[in-house]
Amino acid sequence: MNEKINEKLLKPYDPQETESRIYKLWEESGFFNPDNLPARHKEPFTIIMPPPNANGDLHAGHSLFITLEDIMARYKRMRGFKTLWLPGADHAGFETQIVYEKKLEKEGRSRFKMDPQDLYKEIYDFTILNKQNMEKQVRAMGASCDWSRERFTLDPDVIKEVQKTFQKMYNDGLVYRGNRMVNWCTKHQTSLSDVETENKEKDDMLYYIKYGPLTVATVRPETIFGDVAVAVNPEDSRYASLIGTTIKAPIPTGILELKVIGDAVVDKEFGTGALKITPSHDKNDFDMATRHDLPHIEVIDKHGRLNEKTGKYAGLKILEARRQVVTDLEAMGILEKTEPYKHAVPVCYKCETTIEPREMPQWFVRMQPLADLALKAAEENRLTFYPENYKKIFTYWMSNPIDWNISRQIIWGIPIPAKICTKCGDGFPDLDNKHFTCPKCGGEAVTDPDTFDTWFSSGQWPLITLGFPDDQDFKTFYPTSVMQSGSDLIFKWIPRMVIFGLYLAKDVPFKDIYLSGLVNDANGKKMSKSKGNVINPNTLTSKYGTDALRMGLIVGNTPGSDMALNENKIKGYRNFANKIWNASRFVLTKSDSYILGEKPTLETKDEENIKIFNDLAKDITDDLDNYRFHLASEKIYHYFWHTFADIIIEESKPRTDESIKWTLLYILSESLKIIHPFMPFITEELWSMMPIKEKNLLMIEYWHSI
RNA sequence: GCGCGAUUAGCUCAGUUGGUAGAGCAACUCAUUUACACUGAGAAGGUCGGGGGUUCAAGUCCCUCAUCGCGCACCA
Repeated sequence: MNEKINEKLLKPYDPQETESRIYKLWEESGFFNPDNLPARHKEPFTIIMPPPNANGDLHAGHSLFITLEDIMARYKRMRGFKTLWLPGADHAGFETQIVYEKKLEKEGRSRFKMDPQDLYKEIYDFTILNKQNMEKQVRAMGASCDWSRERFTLDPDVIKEVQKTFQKMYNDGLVYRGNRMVNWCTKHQTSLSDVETENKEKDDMLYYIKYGPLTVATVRPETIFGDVAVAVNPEDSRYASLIGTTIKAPIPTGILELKVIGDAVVDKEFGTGALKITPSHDKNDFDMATRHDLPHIEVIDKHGRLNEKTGKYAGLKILEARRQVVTDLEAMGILEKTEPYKHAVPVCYKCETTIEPREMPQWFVRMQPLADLALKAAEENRLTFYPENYKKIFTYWMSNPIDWNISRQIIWGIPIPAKICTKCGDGFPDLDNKHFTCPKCGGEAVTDPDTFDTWFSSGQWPLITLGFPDDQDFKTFYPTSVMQSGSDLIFKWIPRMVIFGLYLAKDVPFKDIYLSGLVNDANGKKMSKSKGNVINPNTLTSKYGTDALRMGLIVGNTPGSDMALNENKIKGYRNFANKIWNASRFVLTKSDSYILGEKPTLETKDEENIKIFNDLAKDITDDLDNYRFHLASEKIYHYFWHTFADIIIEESKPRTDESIKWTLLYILSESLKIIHPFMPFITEELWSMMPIKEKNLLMIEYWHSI
């Protein structure tokens, strides 16, 4: 052991200094890029990194997924796979726009008062700045991803490819323009897909309103101006004779003429068994209007205010209008009764504003044929889920597909390359911006101002990042080996990637799907800014080192279930790093100038210890092959500390023979290899001091041979 | 309402195909300068949510109940 190394080992392990130096060493080696790996690395192993949103700091959840994927990548690289872990950054359309809008709000500005071009430019600069920050933080976690292949979801060729897919889907009849009910957020002024809304329990009132000869129950009396019918169950004897008739119902603005229709959807037991039909402002009513060919009357505008069709109520916001309408109904004596009513209403998943169902022309993806492809792939086990119960969730979802609204009324995203006819309202793709008249009616066609739902582009991410369809990377690395993501994306992202993969490339985008749970606070409570229990990973790494944080996130954290991030746990693994450091110092000092080479004849006790270690290494390798990182990490931790350090090293103290020197060096060096995927920094640093001939960087060393 | 998951030591959680209950932290006793106090040795702590069943054997498989969490769908 040379003097200089000896000196370094005599000091305590310093993560701060070591980590940046080691990461630089790795990056400069070029081995993050599979093309630069030695010849033994032939068979590809690929992970596409779920691109973090470039709109803020990395949180504990990011730390977990980077650690998990880095463990997979480092393990497979050592096993001799041509390993590609491809990083990216997501412009995260709606999400980023919201973050930016909050910033504008603080500055007393509003996006609705800005020129769209200026707004786009500002968000672009903001995102690029955040992207650089994000990349720095991913590096700090030790991620061994190939930065030379990094992609951004707004790269020009990404945009081009996404738009081409839109055209292809339109040609194949999988994308259509439809005037349908959409989830409208009146605050954000955009429609949202079904997975972008959440249901929230709300206490409302149920109002019983006399409509001529019958009474209807509703929670939204402010929509009566848009009522066109009353629906009853055809088997309801109370109302059977009224079906087909038209009733007259006086309301504050005049007299409504309402058709009475019979529809099996109506529940006889609820309310009065008679349901008012407002086709423009309720999804069920919209569907019923389609079935019964009823007119649509829009009475609420996109800002959530009543429009000119409501007479004196025009301009009022929904809740204020409700109050006034109720007062007026009462005065007219047609408000029969009210009762408290608890129900769940869909809200915007970002601002919790109640979603206003609105009828709007938008682009939709026809999901059924695509979902069928995904369902088939899952049933044929071309996709393997970890944990496996997620297969059920996935197949349930794919069995009940809802057409997907991909139009967003926000500026921050990939433009939908389409024209809309000002005369007939029809739309058609126009990638080259060449067509200005409607092919159907000859009317003037103008550019669609909308952008794509983020998931429309990120759903194609595995394809696009690998250069589908012609790039060599695509041929080499697709389908990818594993997709690791948070379990919440089982609906939002995973199915879309599967669908686009199967539709465009005729193959699944990944073979394995590993889903991790949420990272909660020490008491298992969800982290949130308002609760003030958010743990910033930077604080933990600067206190205890990145390796310690990585171990703390992995040990005992089973796939698919949430974990509690406890600072004491991280501290414990900081202690483990110290243990590794000092055990190494002891072994290196004891072995003196001995170089680890061919195995000499060992004493029986040493031979036994080697066997125990090799059995464990085999066991851990098996765990790693099956995504049991929580077990693998715990096993090597316990072995190293409580067997190697506490027993083998302790018992070695009186000995100086070659057998013990070899044994100690062997177990130490092989342990460093096994610990490396979990704690890459300290192991790489110690590996550089190991007295071994013909060493490489630990990150490309041969995994323990089984 | 339907579906999924959880319930194991004081706390946070492991326990892969059924085979003598585990870890970290906390708490207890002892050791006191050692490769490491970011330490070591030792002891303590659990009828594995309740009940029933299958089995030579159940924390693990089946049924049922309870509580908590999550997701989906909603009847206005």
